[in-house]
Amino acid sequence: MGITASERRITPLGNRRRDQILRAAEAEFEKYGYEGARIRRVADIAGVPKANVHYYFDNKAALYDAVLSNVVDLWNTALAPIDADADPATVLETYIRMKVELTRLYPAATRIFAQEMLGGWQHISEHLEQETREWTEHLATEIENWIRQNYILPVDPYHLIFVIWATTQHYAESGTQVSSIYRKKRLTRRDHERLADSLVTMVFRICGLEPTHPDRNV
Amino acid sequence: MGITASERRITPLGNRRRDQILRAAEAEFEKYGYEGARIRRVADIAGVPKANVHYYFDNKAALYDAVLSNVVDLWNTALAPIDADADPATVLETYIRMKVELTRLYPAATRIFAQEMLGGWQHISEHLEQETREWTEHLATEIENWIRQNYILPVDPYHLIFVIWATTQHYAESGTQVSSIYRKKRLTRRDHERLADSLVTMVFRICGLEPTHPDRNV
DNA sequence: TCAGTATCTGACTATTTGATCAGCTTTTTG
DNA sequence: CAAAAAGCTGATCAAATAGTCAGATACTGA
Repeated sequence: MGITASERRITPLGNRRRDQILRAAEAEFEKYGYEGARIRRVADIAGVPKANVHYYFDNKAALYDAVLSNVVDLWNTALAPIDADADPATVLETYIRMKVELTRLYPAATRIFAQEMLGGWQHISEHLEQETREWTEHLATEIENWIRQNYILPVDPYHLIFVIWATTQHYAESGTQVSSIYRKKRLTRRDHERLADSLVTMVFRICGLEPTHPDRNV
Repeated sequence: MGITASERRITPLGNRRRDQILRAAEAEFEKYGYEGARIRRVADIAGVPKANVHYYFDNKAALYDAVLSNVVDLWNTALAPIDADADPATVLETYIRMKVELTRLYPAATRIFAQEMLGGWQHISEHLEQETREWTEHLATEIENWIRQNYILPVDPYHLIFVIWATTQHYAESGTQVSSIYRKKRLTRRDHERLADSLVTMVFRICGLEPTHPDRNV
């Protein structure tokens, strides 16, 4: 022996198969969660023998880590570059629309992330949880400053963030539930636009901000 | 054979043990979800042999059904009796405070319910899902009437309900996450009061309603 | 071309899990 | 108080699962 499976990502040829398995694993973990996920099914979805999965990933935990790492990267690149010096309305609207867009483009990733959060970060590594917390604290500080400067009405920053987070998350998580209420098979791009509009309007009202587009409906 | 385990609930003596096992199962399902739950652990927590669990519940699914049924009963009795003819402010405030109180008193039940919703109602029986949907539709209709009568600002009823639901749920679900942000071990009764206050204020602002207690802060 | 290396796989193992069942003990009943 | 019913349990089973491994196959560079 000597080389571990987790190091095999660096080889050029192995990357295709590795990604193939990783995508299959993402679908599997989304559908069944960590405990419910089956290596066998991951292999079947990817169209490879089961042993091939273990060739690239030492064990189930390593496979899950790899998937989660992808998700967190996605989050970081999408939500990080919001300009801190912009006005509250712009920052909040950008944040909300970005978040909704992420749930639309990567529902699987979002749901895995949500499942992990729901489970109390039982399987995530320490530094990934740390990263998540840092985003939240950063935005909360920003909101507190706005309140101090009377830019927005007083509101508990964490509760406001939770409104945004929980509501968008709720959509991503409970696709079935939502569509069963709306009597639809799938949420369309339009549904997500409406969700984003609606959320922006609600958050603006909470903060006492004027709508940037006065003609927008809820 | 002849008698199935699910019918054994009617006997007087068996009820104590059955409840004992049921409570253990609730804790187990809360912690690990359906797939991750282990009959063995349920038996251990309840302090009974594993075979005793199967004496009262035919299989894992039946045990889960029994737990979920309890939860839904809880929801029904707590949220159903809200007076339909009251004014918007009263109805909304009562609904929110009731919901928050439920997550405080029965965090395990709430989390199981949330997990099931998150999983797209994969294990819940048809009629329980139906019941859940009916609550939502009822409240949504009410909200639409208020908007038509200009009692509240226009807002998508389902999005408003989701704000309430998702935010309270979010607290119940991610106890670990919340406390890691607040740097606390557990959420106190006071935290939940603050959450309820905050939510009521936010929802009122969204709806353009005046606070019932003007001195309340967020 | 060919040796060396990376990639891949079928067959196998050890362990765990949900579930069964025969028989024991306790409670109820006529 | 005895027979019947309900309650209980240790032993055991069949199925499933994560993970291993020896060896086959494909690729690469000298």
